[in-house]
Amino acid sequence: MSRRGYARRDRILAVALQEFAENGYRGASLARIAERVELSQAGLLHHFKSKELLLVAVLDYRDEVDTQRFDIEVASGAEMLKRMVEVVEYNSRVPGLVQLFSVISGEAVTGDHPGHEWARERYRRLRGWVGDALRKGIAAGEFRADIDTEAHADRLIAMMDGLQTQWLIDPERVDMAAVFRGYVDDLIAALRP
Amino acid sequence: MSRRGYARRDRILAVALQEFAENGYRGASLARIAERVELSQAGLLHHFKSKELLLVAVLDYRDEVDTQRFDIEVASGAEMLKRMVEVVEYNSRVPGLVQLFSVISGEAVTGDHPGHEWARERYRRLRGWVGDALRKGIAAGEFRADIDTEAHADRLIAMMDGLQTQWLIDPERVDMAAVFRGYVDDLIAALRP
DNA sequence: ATTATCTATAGATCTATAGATAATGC
DNA sequence: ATTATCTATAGATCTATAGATAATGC
Repeated sequence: MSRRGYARRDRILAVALQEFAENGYRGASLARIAERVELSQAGLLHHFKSKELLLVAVLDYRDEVDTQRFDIEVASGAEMLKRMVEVVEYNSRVPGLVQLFSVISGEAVTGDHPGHEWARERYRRLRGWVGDALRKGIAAGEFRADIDTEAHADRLIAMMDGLQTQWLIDPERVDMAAVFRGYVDDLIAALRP
Repeated sequence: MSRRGYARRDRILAVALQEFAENGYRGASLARIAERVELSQAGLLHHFKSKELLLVAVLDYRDEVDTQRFDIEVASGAEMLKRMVEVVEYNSRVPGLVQLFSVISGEAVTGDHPGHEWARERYRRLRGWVGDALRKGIAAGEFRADIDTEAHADRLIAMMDGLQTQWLIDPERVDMAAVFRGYVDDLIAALRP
């Protein structure tokens, strides 16, 4: 693909991300995305063959960017937990991105949703990362050996997601970063040997 | 309204609940609901003037039923926390109901969604109940006096919601009831004076 | 009389494709 | 040559309303 082609694709992905975040997959409209990219709808479908493929492309693109940002390899044990707090703090400054994941994850609980598979794999990956980091923490003597690492991984991710929903729906009332930080601080204290 | 009229309305609400749970508000179709109720689409709209009003009716109806089930007045302090565990255990037997709330809450993070207002008020109410119960627990000497009751209320609700999403997306991998119970058990221990 | 229901239809979407034309890259 | 773009359109929705007819409740 040409340089111009890539630039156009990127622009489409950026606009589609906003549209999906604002309206969900089902509420999003290819015509509206095309209009915002200043392209006809058929022109848009030249770059992505279908609405479904466009959604998947947006999700994969964001996953890639976020995975690099999150930089999981460096982290382990308490380090990882503190990285998660930083991620939540970062998220509280980018509501649009958070909304994309909340809306799509919400829709994707439906079996036939094009994001279902993506969401399942994403959660498995996240649970794996967090669980591994906790086990590394045990191996390093940072954490007690008798903790249920998988349950704690589930809980950390559930806490992030749940707070995001509350925050998006009522930003003035819920300080997700502070509340999450409190959870992690208490957890670190509880996990100490 | 006549007895038959009420029966019909109830039947519509039950079918609409399923349809909204399976497809979200945006993906739901009045034609499909009408078909399942064995009614023409116009006939359906005689009972509920618009799709939006139908969604709100479904949500209000469920709220009412759940509020009675939850029976908040009885509970206080650790009692309330144990009631929440029971609710999660009950929920793990009714995926359809859980899915309704997950899907609609997910969609409702969007400002213009007809469930937005409903979701905001619901979360405020829930946070109020849980926070009040925790404060009662302090007053009764069950819990330490220095805890942040509002943050704990946010967290308990976030944990429920977040685990629900993971469970709905990947039921075999996530045992939401057990993981939630573990959270509450640890919390009760941590809150003890 | 009122309530419930129907048919028919307006009017606005939607996604995706066919096929023509313009622009770009080797 | 290939890639990018357009117009036009098929074909399937969707919600909501108008207006007629049937059933029910007092």
